[in-house]
Amino acid sequence: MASIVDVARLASVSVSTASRVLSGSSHPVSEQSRTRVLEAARSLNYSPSALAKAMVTGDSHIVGVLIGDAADPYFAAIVRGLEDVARAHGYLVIVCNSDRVPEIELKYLNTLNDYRVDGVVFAGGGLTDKDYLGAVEQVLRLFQDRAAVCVSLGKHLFPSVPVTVDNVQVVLDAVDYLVGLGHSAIAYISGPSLLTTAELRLHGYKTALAHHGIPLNGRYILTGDYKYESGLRVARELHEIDPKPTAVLASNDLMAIGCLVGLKALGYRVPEEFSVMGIDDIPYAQFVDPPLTTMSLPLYDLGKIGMETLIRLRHGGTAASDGHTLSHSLVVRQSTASPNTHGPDA
Amino acid sequence: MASIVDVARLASVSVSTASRVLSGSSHPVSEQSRTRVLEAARSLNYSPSALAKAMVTGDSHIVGVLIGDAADPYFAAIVRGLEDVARAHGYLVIVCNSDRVPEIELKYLNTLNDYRVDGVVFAGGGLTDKDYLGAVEQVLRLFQDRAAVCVSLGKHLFPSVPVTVDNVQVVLDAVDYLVGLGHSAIAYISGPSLLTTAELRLHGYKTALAHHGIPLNGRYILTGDYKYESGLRVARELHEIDPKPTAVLASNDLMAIGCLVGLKALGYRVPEEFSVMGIDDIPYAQFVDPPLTTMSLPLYDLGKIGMETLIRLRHGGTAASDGHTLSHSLVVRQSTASPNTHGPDA
DNA sequence: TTGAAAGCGTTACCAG
DNA sequence: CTGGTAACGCTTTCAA
Repeated sequence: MASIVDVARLASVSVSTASRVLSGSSHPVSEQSRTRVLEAARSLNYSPSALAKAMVTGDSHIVGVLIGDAADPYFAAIVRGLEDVARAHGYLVIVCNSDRVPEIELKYLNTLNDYRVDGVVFAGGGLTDKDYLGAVEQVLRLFQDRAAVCVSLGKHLFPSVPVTVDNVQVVLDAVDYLVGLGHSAIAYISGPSLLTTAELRLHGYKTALAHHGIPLNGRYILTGDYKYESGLRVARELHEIDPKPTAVLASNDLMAIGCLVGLKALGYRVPEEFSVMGIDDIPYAQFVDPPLTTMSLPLYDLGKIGMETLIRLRHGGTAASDGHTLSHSLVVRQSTASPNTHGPDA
Repeated sequence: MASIVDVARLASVSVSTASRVLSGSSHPVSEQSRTRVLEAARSLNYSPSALAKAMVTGDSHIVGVLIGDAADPYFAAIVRGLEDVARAHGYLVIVCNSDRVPEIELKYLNTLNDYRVDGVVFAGGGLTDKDYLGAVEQVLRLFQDRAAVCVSLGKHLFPSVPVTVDNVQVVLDAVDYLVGLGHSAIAYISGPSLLTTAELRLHGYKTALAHHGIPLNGRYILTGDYKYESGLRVARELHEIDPKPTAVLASNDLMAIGCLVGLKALGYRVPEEFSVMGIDDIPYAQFVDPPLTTMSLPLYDLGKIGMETLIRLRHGGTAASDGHTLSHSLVVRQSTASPNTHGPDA
């Protein structure tokens, strides 16, 4: 592998000069030297060591992103947004699947720090475990010492710049829609209780009911893990409940779809017997039968703006422009209808 | 940031000794020194620079993966497989979305080389463009000089270790199934013609028809780009064809689903009027209505074994164990049936 | 078992 | 405009 020394030698200039033209420095260099260096680099198939460069400049141009699962369409969309922006700015992104396991996430965090990444983005919701939080804060302190940035796309209990959606309002709006349709017996499928976003959404559910004067029925609060299978399981649980709710709001689309499929398998008609609604608006939502009504979250933009924020911050951006709250919107499809009717939106 | 020098000083040992215990060297170190070094490292919150280490050892423990789109469930599953194995072996993976644009892929390849990645895996099919190929081979030469490994999860026209599925056989088996059902007017939705896998699969289609003595009808060969939207478009094209085929085999699930949805929107019943079949078996396949019959490919395993192969090769694995061909299987669901009947599999 | 010193490939500071 | 050189943080001979 040809190094910059080889290039300099072949171009008959000093290493400094070679570095200046090769690294696009603003330092003046004669046209002649420049040409010779470029020519030498090309003929030697020179590939500048980004590692060496990172070591001396303190800028690795690598950012890490912590996600639950790359195969989950929710994270996939976010990652896409993150990467598009990263690429446009000359950054590389290391994707870390943690399956939301604290130990794995922690391990990744430390490794990312060893690699001197310029920043990290937490793509999912935050964990509330005490030990985990303490450990994270410790690593984050190291990041901070290096002026590495930390952006979170969901609420986290440690210091980070948030780029999120208003999780409480999202559920508030969802319930409002369902109530507007005439429902009052609304079941809710919550996410894992140790996730901040799950707590926020659950809080939104309870607040919404209170707001509409609907008494809270504990049996109507089911719990899943944000995965398809848990939606399937909840459908069976719903089958046992009496009296049954007329609508079920899942805290994410994957569970809503699982529930919808499960309900159909049990012989129920959707939306005639059960209105089913989700949150996220992942691509799957439009393919299921019936197409899923859901609260659309700006997944791609969350990633896009998250990365833009990270890069801006890393370049010394002002704290004034920090923190974004992106807006959501209701997407009505065919999985919801008024109760006791036989057609959607009837 | 504390460096190994600080640790050594605090532990009152030489940098060499500190390095030996911190890097888990096999070189003998007294228990006393070891303890002191470890203690010093802990108290200083020492984070070893992976960059410096990579520079001197020539092992970055980073691998790059080139994919079309992280939001495409096909690639998402592969990436998950790749990362699980990478993590287990202490590797980090940089995900590169190219949208199959040669320039982007090339740019990424060069950047990955600058970062001295230990290897690269091409997750999608290969492009056949001449200029592109020449450029890729040039970069790959640089990889080879550094003993960096190149694994491909689809056929590529440049040197790389293949871990794939038998794309021709996959289509052969799919057509066999359809013919077995009684179909002979089978349309085919091909992928982008500049992709090797698309060519392979198309070849499989033609071979299968010939094998069954079914004359090739040019109008039955439609072309898409592996995305959902193109399946939708093909549905409209199918609507115009006369005589219509009784079955349509899409070269991937996303297009099959688009076609299925499009056909239903046009008022056709599936599988009664059209049998629709896909290839890949992405998660979506089971959620659509009717659930999609498809050829299941070992997506996750492709990634898993691909990464295992890359790591083994990097560690000087023998060429004897190179190259894998994973097996596929037919998954019959409800989107296919015998022609001229009114129920699935009737 | 230990340590000194030579790199690894860049950039950046400081003279010229 | 150019060049010498220290520094980045680590591993690895080579001697002791």
